[in-house]
Amino acid sequence: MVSIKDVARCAGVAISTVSKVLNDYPNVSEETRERVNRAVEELNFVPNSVAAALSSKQAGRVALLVDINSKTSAIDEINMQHITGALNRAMELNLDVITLFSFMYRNMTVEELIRYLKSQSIAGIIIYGMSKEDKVLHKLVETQEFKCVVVNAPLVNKSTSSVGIDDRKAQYDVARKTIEENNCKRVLYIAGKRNGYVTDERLLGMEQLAKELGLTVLVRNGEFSELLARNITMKYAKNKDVVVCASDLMAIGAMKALIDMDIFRPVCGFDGIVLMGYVGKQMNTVRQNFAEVSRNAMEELHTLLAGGEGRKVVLPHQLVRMKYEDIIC
Amino acid sequence: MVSIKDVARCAGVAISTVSKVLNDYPNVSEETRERVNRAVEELNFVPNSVAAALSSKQAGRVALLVDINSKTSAIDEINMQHITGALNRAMELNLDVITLFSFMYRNMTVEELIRYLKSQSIAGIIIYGMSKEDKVLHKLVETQEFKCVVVNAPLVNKSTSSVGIDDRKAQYDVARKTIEENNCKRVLYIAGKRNGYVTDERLLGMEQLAKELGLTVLVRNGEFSELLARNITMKYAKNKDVVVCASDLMAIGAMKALIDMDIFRPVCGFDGIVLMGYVGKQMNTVRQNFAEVSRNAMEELHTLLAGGEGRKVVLPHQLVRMKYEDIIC
DNA sequence: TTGTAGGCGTTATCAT
DNA sequence: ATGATAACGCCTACAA
Repeated sequence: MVSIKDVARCAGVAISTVSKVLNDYPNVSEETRERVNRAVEELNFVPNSVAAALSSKQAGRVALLVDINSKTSAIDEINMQHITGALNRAMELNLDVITLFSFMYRNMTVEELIRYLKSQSIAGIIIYGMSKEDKVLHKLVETQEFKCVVVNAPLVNKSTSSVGIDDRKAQYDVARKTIEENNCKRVLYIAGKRNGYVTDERLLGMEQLAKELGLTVLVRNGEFSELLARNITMKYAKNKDVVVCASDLMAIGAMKALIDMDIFRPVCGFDGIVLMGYVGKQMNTVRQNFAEVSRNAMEELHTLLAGGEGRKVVLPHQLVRMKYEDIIC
Repeated sequence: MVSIKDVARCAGVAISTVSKVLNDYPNVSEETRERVNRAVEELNFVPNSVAAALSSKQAGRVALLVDINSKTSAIDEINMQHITGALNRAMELNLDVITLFSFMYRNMTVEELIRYLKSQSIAGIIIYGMSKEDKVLHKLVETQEFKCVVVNAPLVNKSTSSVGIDDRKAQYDVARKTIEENNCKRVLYIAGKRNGYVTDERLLGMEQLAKELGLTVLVRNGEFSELLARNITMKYAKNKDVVVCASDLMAIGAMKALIDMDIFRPVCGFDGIVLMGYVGKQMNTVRQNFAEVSRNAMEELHTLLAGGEGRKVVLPHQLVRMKYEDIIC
């Protein structure tokens, strides 16, 4: 393995000089810098990130904490987009990434989790799918032992940023579009998981719209479950004009139920997952570009690691209509 | 951060002794071993895997190479299962994992890829979704610079194992079941990607069945594309009795086409992805437990790293019928 | 501007 | 059976 030592010898300089060049330190003459870079090229040197991580405690090792509780593998699409988006940017930024799924840290206390992360020389974390009830993760963020970026949850402190779309506005937008297209008055709103951040935000969006348009809204908790949404629809949809769902999966459950009940009601969802194209009926939904959101999360973590302060980053969303022809390829 | 040094001091022994205990070396008295373990408990010590990786070149860092070319995010389910299965076992085995998606190494030469992996202190690799045309990956395996496990491709050498189901038999089984249930004679077989390992194996299974049952088979390459399968079905299915597909995605494309053509033909798929439950018609398919396969791959890599020799590991498959009621939750 | 040297937390090779 | 001690590859004061 070609190491920094070889580069130093080849360039005729000291190891530390090479290190300085590699890490863009000042106080290196242009000439030496060039000589070192030539040596790097020539020897095809790639810095050993493990050694770097060990040596400098503030190095670029980052962990992805991915929630994976649901058995519904439609969610896989979202997680996968999250992971690829993050890894993509991480590679460009030269950050080392390890991925942790919730089942891997479910049984840990905060202390254990912190120790584990430190034992891995982790400096920054991105958290996906965090709910209000994740005590451990909340404490983790609060300790500020690591730089954190929380995706789709409004947690911000000095070393923690939040990244995501404006859930309230998005829910407002998609519901408004669907309701106006179909001239509805009575709404069945199937909300997400009780105590979820996005659940509450989206509900607020729906309520605001209801007030503005003078709608009557029946709210039921679907827990992001397709089956529950199905059952709720069976029970309440008949004397409603529209079913607004806080997730695509629930929208699919609702739509399938309506088909089985042999009545038509417009349904709209939230997320823009591919599965929406397979239901047979087109639905409005909010397209979140999960990969892009995650890229931004990684970017934000990077600036945090570079000394930036935590803040709230809001990304744009898009209203779309998912149909089979657009999905297939 | 509590280090091995602290443990040593706390237990009143030398650092090297602690290391021996931690790594289950012989030549440590039962008493010292206990004392050390108590200290570990007391201090909540977690070994720093980064330092370990740096120190011992044969350490437990492992890379997952995941193919991600297809835009079809139904594949996400498979990749996700692969990743979770592998990570799950890796955590139990105390192996450090980094995940690489194909877009991250697509533009690298073998040498670059090897250097990169070495710079990460990687000792073992699991490769998912490898095709015959992946020159770089083939060379990578051939160099034997790393211990490798290839999932669903028959590559074996001294330091390379292959893990997967028996594709030939599985294709034979599922096609046979479907054909006998419906008493068919004329088969439209939509194969996978030209030059794919599994494609060829599955085709062989189909051909063997055709010979045994005296079937006529029209073979077309669907490239694992839902759209292509759809078009092929439109064109050829009319005067066939059954459509056998080498993947679920293609089976879905075929089935949707048949529905649009308003004719009925039995269709069978291959993989057992959740999406199969959303098509409206039940289909036979081969259920591969991707997470389990991947767990086994990690297990195999572990034994390889421990000095085992490469071999072929064949895992069981299962015939299932996917319907919506079973999928939803 | 450049080089020297100590340290990051482990592992592994020797003595003892 | 146990303990010094030298790597591993890199970073970073500090010295020159």
